[in-house]
Amino acid sequence: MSQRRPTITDVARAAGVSKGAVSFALNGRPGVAEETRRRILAVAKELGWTPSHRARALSTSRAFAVGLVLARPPELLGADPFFPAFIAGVERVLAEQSQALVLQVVTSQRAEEDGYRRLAADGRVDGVFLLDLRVADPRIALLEELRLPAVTLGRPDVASPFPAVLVDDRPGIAAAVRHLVELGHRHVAHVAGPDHFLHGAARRDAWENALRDAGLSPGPCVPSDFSAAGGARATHHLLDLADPPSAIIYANDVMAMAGMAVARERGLDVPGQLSVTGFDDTELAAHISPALTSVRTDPSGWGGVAARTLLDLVDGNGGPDVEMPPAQLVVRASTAAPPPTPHQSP
Amino acid sequence: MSQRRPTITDVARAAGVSKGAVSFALNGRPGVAEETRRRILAVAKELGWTPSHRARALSTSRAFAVGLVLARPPELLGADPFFPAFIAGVERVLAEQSQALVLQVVTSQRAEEDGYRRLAADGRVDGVFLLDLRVADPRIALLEELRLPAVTLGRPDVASPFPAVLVDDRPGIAAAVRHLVELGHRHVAHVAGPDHFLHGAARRDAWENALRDAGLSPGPCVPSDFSAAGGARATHHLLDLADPPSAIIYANDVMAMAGMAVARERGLDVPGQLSVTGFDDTELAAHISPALTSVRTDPSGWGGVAARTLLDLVDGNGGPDVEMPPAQLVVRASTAAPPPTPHQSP
DNA sequence: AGCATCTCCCAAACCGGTTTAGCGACCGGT
DNA sequence: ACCGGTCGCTAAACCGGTTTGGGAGATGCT
Repeated sequence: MSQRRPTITDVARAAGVSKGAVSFALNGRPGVAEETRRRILAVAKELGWTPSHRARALSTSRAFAVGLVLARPPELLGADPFFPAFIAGVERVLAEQSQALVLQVVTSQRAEEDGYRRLAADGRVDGVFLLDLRVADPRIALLEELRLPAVTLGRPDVASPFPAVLVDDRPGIAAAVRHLVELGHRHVAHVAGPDHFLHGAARRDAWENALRDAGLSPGPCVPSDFSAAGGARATHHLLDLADPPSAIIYANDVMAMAGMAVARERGLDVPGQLSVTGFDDTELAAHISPALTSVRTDPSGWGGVAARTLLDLVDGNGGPDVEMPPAQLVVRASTAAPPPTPHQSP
Repeated sequence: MSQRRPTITDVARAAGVSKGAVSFALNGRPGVAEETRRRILAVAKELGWTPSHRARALSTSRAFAVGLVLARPPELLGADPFFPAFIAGVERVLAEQSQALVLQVVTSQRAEEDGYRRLAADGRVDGVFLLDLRVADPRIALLEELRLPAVTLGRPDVASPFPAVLVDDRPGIAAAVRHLVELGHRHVAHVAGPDHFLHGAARRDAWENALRDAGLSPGPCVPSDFSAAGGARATHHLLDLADPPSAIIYANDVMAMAGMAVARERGLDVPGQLSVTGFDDTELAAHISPALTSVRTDPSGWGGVAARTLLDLVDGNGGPDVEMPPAQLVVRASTAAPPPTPHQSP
C-alpha cells in the first residue's frame, strides 16, 4: 500500500542490516555472508525494490546509457533504411545490460557538434556512436576533447583513439562491377553519395578500382545525396551524356529506384537497355519491377557489435577494432547483358 | 587546468556565497539580489560550470527525459518512413528544453511492455509517447498502473487518462476514394494494415465509408502488414479474383509500390489498367514510375506537437487533446480512368 | 526608540545509492 | 593465554544538486 517506491533504506531496515550491506549484496560483492545475501535479496524482492537508477548514476558518476547523434537532412530521414536497423541492433545488446539509448536527431552539422557537447556536459551518456564518418572528421577531436568514449562505424581517415567497427562496402561494390563486366558491360557509371562521407568515397573508389582491375576505364561518376530526387537528377545527367553508360551503380537503393524510374520515363528498358544496381538491399528492392540487384548489408548486426564494443570501452576494456563480414551482392532482375552498341559491334 | 568539472560548491566558494544561493540564482528564483545573481552567474560562466544533470535528477526526482518504445518487426524497421520523421519532430522541441529522448526498439509486444516497465522502474523518463495504438490497447492500463505520463498519437478506443494528438488519416483516404470515383472507378479495393492497429482500422473504415457515400459497394479488402512482401501478396490475391478491382488503395506507400510492381509483372499497365494509391507520401513516391498518388502526412509535425504536449503534461499542465490538420491527397500519375469493362460498357 | 516586516542570504537536511574506515567476533598458531 | 589475520558487518562520508528553516540587517510605522 506504500505510495512511494521502497528505497535501499527500507530494505536494510526490513532485513535488519545496514544500507551498505544491501548494496554489497545486490552488487554481488564479497564481504557479505551467503546466508545474509540471500536474505537481503529475498527481502528486496518481497518489497519490490529496484535500485534507483538516478541515485546510482550520481554516486557512481555513470549514466548507464549511450548516445547517438544523428545528422540527417529531413527529407532523407524517412527513407534511410540504415539508421532504424542499426538502432535495433544496438538495442538488442543494450537491453540485456540495462543500458539505455539516448538519441538526438539534428539537421545540421553545427547542431550535431552541439548535440555531442550537450550529451557530454549533461553527463547523459557514458559513450557515443560515431556514424557517417566524414573526411577529416572534426568530431573525432571533439569527442577526445570532451573525454567522451566512442566507437566509430568504419575507420576514420584521421588518427583516432577510438575502437572502430570495420564495415567494408567495397567488396559488394566490386562484386557488382564484376557482375556487370561479366555480363558484357564496358561503360559502367556510378551515382555516388556525398563526397565528404567516407563511405561515399569508399564506394566510389571500389567502383573505380574494380573497373580498372577489369581493364576498363571508369565511366562517369556523379556525386549525389542519397535522396530519390538526387538519384533522379544524377540519372538524367548521365543519360543526357553523348556517350551514356550501359549500366549504373548507385550508392543506395533509393537513388537506384529513382534512377530506374527515370530510365523508364525516358523510354529505356531496364535491364534491356540499362542495367542498374543499388546498395542496402532494402526490403522493397526485391519487390519492385524489375527487382533490383543490390548489395546486402547488415546494419542491425553492426549495431549489435558496435554496442558491445562501446560498452566494453566504457567499462575500461578498450578492445581492438572489429572486422565485420563484407557486404554481399544480391543479383536480381535489374541487371542484364547490355544491348549491342556501335562501340562493340564492328 | 582543473581536471574534474566544477561543482556548485566551487562556484559558491568562488562567488563568496552559499550553495543554496547559487542554486537560487541559477534557477531564477526570488530571494537573491539582482546584483548578487549577476555576480554568481558571471562566476559560473567563468568557471564553465554546468549543473550536473545527474545530481539534479536525483534531488528533484525528475529524469528530464522522455521515452519512446517502438515495437516493429525487424523487416519493417528500415522501410518505415514514419518513425524517423516523428523522432526528428520530437527532438526539435526536446532540444530547446534540454530534455533528452530515450529510445527503445523491440520486436515483440511482450518486450514492448517490458520496455515501458523498465523505463518506469529505472525512472529514466518522465513520460512516454504511445504510438501505433492498437484495438483495446493494453498499454494504456499499463502506463496508468506505472504512473507514467503519456501522450497518445491518435485517440484510443478505450478510456484513456492521457492527452492525445489527434491525427486523422480518414480525410486523406476518403479523398483518394473520391478521386478514383471521379475518374470513373466503380471497383476499388483496399490493401489494409494489420487489423489490430487502430490506424489500420481507421483507414479501412474511411475507404469503406467513402465508397458507400459514393453509392458504391466496397470492393474487397485484404489485411496486410505494411511490408513490401505483404503488399505484393495482397495484390496477387486481388488480381487473382474473378472480378479484380480497377483500383487499389494501399495503406502505405511501400505496399503500393510493391503492388505496382506485381501489376506490371502480370502485364497490367498502371494506371491504364489498374490505378494505385499509397499512403505516407514518402520521398520516393514522387520518383518512381509512374509517380505514386499518395496521401501526405506530417509525422515530423506530429512529433513536435506530441513532444510539447508531453512536456506540458509532465510539468503538471495536462492539456486537452490536440487536433492536427488532416492528411492531404497528392495526385500523381498512378491513377487514371479505368479501362472500359464489361460491367460498364453496355 | 521600539517593534513588526521584509529582504537577502546561510547552514543543514535531503534525494538514494556507493564506498571507505573501522570494529568486534572468530580463527588458527604458538 | 596471547597475538595476528580474516570475515562479516556497521557507521559515516560522499556524489552534486534542491529545498527548508531561520538569522542578521535594513526598512517602515507609530
